[in-house]
Amino acid sequence: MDNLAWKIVEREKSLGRDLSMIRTEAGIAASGFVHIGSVSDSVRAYAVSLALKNLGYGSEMAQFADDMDGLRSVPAEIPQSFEKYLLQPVSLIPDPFKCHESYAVHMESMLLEALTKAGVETKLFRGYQVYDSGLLKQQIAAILARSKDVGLKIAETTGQKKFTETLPYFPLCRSCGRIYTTNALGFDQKTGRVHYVCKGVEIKKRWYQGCGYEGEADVSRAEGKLSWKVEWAARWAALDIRFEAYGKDLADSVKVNDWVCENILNTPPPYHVQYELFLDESKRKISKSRGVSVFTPDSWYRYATPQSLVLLLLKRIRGTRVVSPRLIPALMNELDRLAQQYYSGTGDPRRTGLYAYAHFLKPPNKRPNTIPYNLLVFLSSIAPEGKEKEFVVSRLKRYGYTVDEEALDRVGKAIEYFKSFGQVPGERFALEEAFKPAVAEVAEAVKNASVAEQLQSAVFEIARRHGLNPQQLFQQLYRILLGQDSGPRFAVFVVEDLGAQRAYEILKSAVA
RNA sequence: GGGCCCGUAGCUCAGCCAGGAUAGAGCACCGGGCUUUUAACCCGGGGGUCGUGGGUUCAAAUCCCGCCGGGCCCGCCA
Repeated sequence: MDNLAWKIVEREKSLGRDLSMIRTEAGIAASGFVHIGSVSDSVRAYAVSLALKNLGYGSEMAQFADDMDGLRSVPAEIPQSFEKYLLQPVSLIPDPFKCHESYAVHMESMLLEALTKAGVETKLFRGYQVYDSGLLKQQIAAILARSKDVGLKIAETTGQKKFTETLPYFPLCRSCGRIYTTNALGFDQKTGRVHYVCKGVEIKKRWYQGCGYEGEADVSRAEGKLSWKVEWAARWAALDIRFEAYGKDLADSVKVNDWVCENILNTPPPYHVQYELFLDESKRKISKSRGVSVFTPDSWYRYATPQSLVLLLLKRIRGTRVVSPRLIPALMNELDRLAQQYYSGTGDPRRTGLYAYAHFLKPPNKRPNTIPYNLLVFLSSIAPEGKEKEFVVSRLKRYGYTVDEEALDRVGKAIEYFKSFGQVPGERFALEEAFKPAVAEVAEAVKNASVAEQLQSAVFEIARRHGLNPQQLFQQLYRILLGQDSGPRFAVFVVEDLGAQRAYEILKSAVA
């Protein structure tokens, strides 16, 4: 992050621009459900913004909601009756869940809540309001005045010929309320109005017949929007954006927008980073419209802390990321290890820096209570159904952990994780010959064990008698019983949780 | 048809853009300490042909070209 911020600053210096406010931007699509990819954009832009501040420059992140976009398909969770709103701007469609003022605001707030939980602070711009306030009107006018050049450039870089015939602007049809069915045919510089005819459009292999209405749209009002091919450029210039990352599926659009920004609006485009997309477990691009299969930030928060998600998004920007709930335990563990290094004050600066950024540079004052996540998941797995929380907490207390608010929250998450995904898989294991005699003796000791402390001592005794390092013997035992390298205090666990008889059987079969 | 990303230690990743000395970190592993461990702690150690072949250079993980392996995006939708 710091490195990226430094590059941005160097570029701004060489461009001779004002350094007192270096604004970054992230977009939110408001047309479908929020997924991990949608937060990544904001999380990363915010981190860059913080890094800029850290270097001593003013910075803020602009969050731009694309709520003038038309609804192009009805997501699975939305009633099919919403078909009737297809191609209307999502900011003008009612909220299917009836809790927000519009479809767009509902979707936006899902993302904003997820970001707030993670600690991201944004300055929100809603597309509808931005268009309606006329904020972009100069840029729109400049682009439409040179629509010929723009259309040719789009055809050249993307092969899309459409805008050699129509203007790169979609008027909102005053008659039928749809936004992509219109063809913008002319622009009057004096009145700032676009002349259009509602002809129809083909989207996703489906033809939508226009209503035939012919009229004019005022570019200083929310009566239409720019095509994506040029809209970014207008935003960048109007909002003075200096950094914006983008997913590689939009690479061509960015090329065109950069050109427009530079050559039509006479503004150097923002510094970019292209990142790879997020894939789901089936290795396909995560899509907003595919519905329930989408792994959302909220579902992540059910199983893990927001910071673990931030860590995932910040630790590596390059390369494709397959997002899977299976990543959760590893990330929780990694965050705990980072915490250890951060608070001990001796860690590698790169690692402690990552920890700080996972908390957006506001890490907790004192080291958080990091009860190992895998332990919690394991305890959940042996907990009686319906009483998981009480059970896990009682065991934790017995093992000597402090169970505070924070720990309780984590316990809840781990229980959810176990319910959804099962035990964290351990590695396959074969008992080493050298340990067999000792393990056999432990088995006998376990058989008759009723007092935990005695058993615990017996294990140490056996280890010494066999000339083994107790630590190693314990490790073998944990591997046999749990499939993990370590575990809760051995004797307590055997006597009170697993049951002496059952433990005996498992150990016995391991040395057979 | 056009384009992009990844390949560095067992694992997760830095380093590459602006080429320099024995290539780093965490975890794991090994050894030692702590006379019984909270899935702890402390000290030390081993471990990498930097995917591969060539080129440029006094010098290449780093720059250029080819190849292999893994994966993705775009193709007139935004």
